[in-house]
Amino acid sequence: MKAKATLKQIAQEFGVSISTVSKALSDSPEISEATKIKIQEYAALQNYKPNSIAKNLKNQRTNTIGVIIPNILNPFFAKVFSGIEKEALSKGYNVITGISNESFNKEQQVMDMLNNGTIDGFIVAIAEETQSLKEYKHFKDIMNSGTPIVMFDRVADGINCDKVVVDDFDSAYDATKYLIKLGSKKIALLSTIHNLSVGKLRFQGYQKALSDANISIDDKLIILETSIEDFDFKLQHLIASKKLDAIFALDEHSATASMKMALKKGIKIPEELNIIGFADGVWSRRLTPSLSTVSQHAPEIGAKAAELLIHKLNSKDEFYQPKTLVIKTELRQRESTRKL
Amino acid sequence: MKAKATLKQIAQEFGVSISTVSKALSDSPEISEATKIKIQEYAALQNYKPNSIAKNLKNQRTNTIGVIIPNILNPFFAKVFSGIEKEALSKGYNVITGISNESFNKEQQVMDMLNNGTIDGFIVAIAEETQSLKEYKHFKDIMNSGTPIVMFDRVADGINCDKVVVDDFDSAYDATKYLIKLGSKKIALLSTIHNLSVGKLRFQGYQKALSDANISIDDKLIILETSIEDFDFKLQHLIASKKLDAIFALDEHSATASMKMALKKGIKIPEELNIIGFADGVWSRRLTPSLSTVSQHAPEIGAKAAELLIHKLNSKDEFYQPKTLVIKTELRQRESTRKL
DNA sequence: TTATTTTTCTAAATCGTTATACATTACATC
DNA sequence: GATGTAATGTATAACGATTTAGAAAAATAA
Repeated sequence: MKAKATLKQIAQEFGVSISTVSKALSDSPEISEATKIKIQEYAALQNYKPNSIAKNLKNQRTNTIGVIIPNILNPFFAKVFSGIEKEALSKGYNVITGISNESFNKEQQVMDMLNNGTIDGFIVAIAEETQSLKEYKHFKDIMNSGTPIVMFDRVADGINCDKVVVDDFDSAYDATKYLIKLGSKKIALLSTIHNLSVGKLRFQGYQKALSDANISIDDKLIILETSIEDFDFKLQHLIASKKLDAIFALDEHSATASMKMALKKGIKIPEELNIIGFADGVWSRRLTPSLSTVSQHAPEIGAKAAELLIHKLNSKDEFYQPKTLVIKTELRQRESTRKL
Repeated sequence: MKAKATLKQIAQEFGVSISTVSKALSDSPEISEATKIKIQEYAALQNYKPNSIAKNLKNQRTNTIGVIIPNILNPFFAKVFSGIEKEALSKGYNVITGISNESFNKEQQVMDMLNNGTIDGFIVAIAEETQSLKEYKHFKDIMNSGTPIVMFDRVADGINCDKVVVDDFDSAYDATKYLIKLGSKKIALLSTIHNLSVGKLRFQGYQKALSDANISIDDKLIILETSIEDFDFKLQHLIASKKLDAIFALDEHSATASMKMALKKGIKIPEELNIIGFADGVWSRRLTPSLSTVSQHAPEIGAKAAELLIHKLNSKDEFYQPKTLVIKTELRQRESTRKL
């Protein structure tokens, strides 16, 4: 392993100054063709690559985005992430990843650790704990320090930054209305994410759709339970009661768990029970029957978030007004709902 | 937004030199208590954080790991990644992510882009295309440039670096033997990953288990097909033939697709057909019947890979001999196989 | 020939930090 | 008072690149 090629090393090789080498390599007209060619050839031979750390220090920017995600095992976040990564790469940005694990402390710690010149800006989905505590000071501090933030999916109303969200209210409204159209009257609402902003919005959409259809809201058909054990326990009773003809599930666990329990009870899906859930498309298709879902266009969310951030990083606009982009969802009709 | 605090700015504030500030903040005994306290207090007040880019340049290391993953939507890789991230963070390292998307060019491009001082070392699972082409020169070049690499799961035999793998051969052997013990005689082998090193090893394990049990290998029971369409087509015929009593699936698609088709044909699982697959645990449990799987301890793979890399980065040992760690798998018996 | 312009290159500052070597002052000791 | 030694601080170089200002040499014009 030989020493890495640097401007200094190349300069010594040819007995010229560092600036000459720098200019030769950037093909500056200040340097003669002859000199440029010999330096460029030598650099190529030595596989010279400008040290980006040095460049970053000089430029006071790193072309790196910090992405803070609550949980990479959640396919939604994984997809958003891949959207971010793709968009970032195409614009010449790297992506540094921090996983908050839904913890307020870790979110704060990771962001703080990165906010020291390492990254130019953040893309964040807020941790569950942070949203429960409504502790947003660290976001404000970071923005005050001059580092822009773009939030997606789980956002904080009080923070004035770019945001990319799904129309959670509308899509829940539409999904519920769809179930009503199918003839369902007793539509259960299952959620293990009622502590999250998105969970609350979806719940409101469900309520509105029912009241618009003059269906009274039956608390016995609603399970809002963050603890998985408690949720499963209540779900078991609800399914056993057989007093429902449709399920609207706000997250993957409630969608899949309810389907599994219903199948075990011998309930026919979709003949006796329609199910729609917020869930990953790939895996929903693998279920039998395949699960009808609200598709969230996760990669697009990621791409848009990256676009907003990079745009902000490149604009010198002092009076930039943060935007909130809303990405439309789509209802993916599969086997767990009857055909209209 | 005020200017960020730097040593220079603080030095000016107190009319002292930059080195005094630097030493005061690192609590050097060369500086008087009085000076240290006032500087430290001011720094804390201003929320001073040493610019890590500058530090990196000085130290010639970044405490950052580059992780190159073929596809973050694959839950296995997502889990390995979370294992890496956790271990890295606990050792004070950041993680920069590159997604190769199974493409040779993108793998090369991303790694090259990062190998310029941005990262201290790589953790890589080789892209499918790279493994098909057996093009490993970029790995060698990077290692020659002094950047260590740790490979996991999909590794290159010809490259002399640290590796973390699963005992693919043994686990396939054991899973097949388990099916034989259950009384299965006509065990189908399904794979869409025969172009990968792991796919080949698993296939060999299957062959060995059959021949050890004196069961002749029936080519009609074997589908090795990388194209999903072709695979599904062949699978349809195989399932329809009903000439099988067990399925060993080497990847998620073949496991879930075969289960779904069998259920549609009204085949009883596990009574008439035992299924074992390499697949994600969370989703396998959500299927009905839940899928028996070979569990690969993905987070541990990630943690070990990070550990190896960080150890190598911290050791000055010129004659370090690369290791290959083998992480044991576990057979997770669920509802898609009969009880022994 | 002398002045002027053009070509070609170099010096030096800068980004923010760390570390080595040196300088200044105060204090104790003889 | 001279000398030595802590105590306390500063100056400077270095990391690797970019960039501005300027210098030296060569070519051209008057």
